[in-house]
Amino acid sequence: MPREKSALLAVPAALDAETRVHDDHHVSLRLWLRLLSCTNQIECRVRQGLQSSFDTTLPRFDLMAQLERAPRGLKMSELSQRMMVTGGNVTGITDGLEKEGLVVREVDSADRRVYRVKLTAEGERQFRRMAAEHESWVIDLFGALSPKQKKQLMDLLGELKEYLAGLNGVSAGEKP
Amino acid sequence: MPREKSALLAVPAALDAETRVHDDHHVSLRLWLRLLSCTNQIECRVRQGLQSSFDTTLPRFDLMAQLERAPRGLKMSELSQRMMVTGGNVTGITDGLEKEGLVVREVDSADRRVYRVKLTAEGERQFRRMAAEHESWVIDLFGALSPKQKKQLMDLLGELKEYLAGLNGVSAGEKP
DNA sequence: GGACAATGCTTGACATCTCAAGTATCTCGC
DNA sequence: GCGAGATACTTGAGATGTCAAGCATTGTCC
Repeated sequence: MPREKSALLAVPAALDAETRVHDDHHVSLRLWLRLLSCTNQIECRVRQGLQSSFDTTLPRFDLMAQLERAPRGLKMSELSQRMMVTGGNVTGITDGLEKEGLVVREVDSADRRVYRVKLTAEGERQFRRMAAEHESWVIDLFGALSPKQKKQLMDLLGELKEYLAGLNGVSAGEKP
Repeated sequence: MPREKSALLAVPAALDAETRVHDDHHVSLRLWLRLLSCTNQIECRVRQGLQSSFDTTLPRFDLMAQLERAPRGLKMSELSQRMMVTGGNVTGITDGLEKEGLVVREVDSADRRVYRVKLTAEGERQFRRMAAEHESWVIDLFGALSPKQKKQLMDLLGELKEYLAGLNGVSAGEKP
């Protein structure tokens, strides 16, 4: 029945009605909540669209999207990186798509550990249909914002994204 | 190995290098991508923090957060609504928390179909510790943005959110 | 008061997801 | 060449998530 995912309502108690705390505290938390809410709403709609119009799922679509733009195929590990999920996950999704004939695993003659995953002709055909619809959904979903607002949002998120990426190197300290 | 979730890289083929298409097409798609990326990055960090610091998960934390602000307890269905997930899901998460003694199901004397879920004393204690940490993480993660920028982002997302909520009534046509 | 729909929750089947452990294969140094 | 370590993928356990079907209880209408 619910239409979207977790809201992470973690506004930390104690400040129900009469907020004595510095309001700046709340700001970040509420911003996070709103960000999450928007993303989930949109993701949920895209998911539903893919389900009802094409009887497929978002990770399947995502995997095919990666392959579409890599005519020479991708290794499982490359798919894993680009989809930002673990390798084991890619194995499962690829299994499913292969069973449906939308994708093939070809062994790499140069390195027999590697599978080169490619879209089949059928897979490509199906993806193209899905991609067109998908794009129109997304355009509609962002119809609330003017081009100028879109640019603003893009810039703000860009700054946030870059900052988050920066945190990676500092706290995680990637070893050579 | 990957640190964040799906990127939904669905920029629809055909426009690899020389984009002939109206650029406004791309804008919404890229905006969506960036929104998703930011949300996933943050969500992923919060998740990792909860895991490593408290050996718990985000949906468990979310459920406890809902209960924290409802001293009289919540029905399963209310939890389902507020967490924006299905009822079956709430059953599972509640089972886990109950097994750990952080939460109890009490039967409602007025309506024997209903469970009233409450935090135990231990649950409340644990949640308070987690909430404090959680808030500081979120504040840090949004440290990239000035108060002014936060407000801008808040407003833009607000507009988007409201628009998305509006789409609900139109396309889904809720029956009386 | 008795059928019958609506409500609240649980269950089971399935798709994602993560992580850690396992199996192949490759590469490098000796 | 041969063995140690790195790399590529799969597997299995466990948590989340959806959906549809099932059970118990409630409420309503005649």
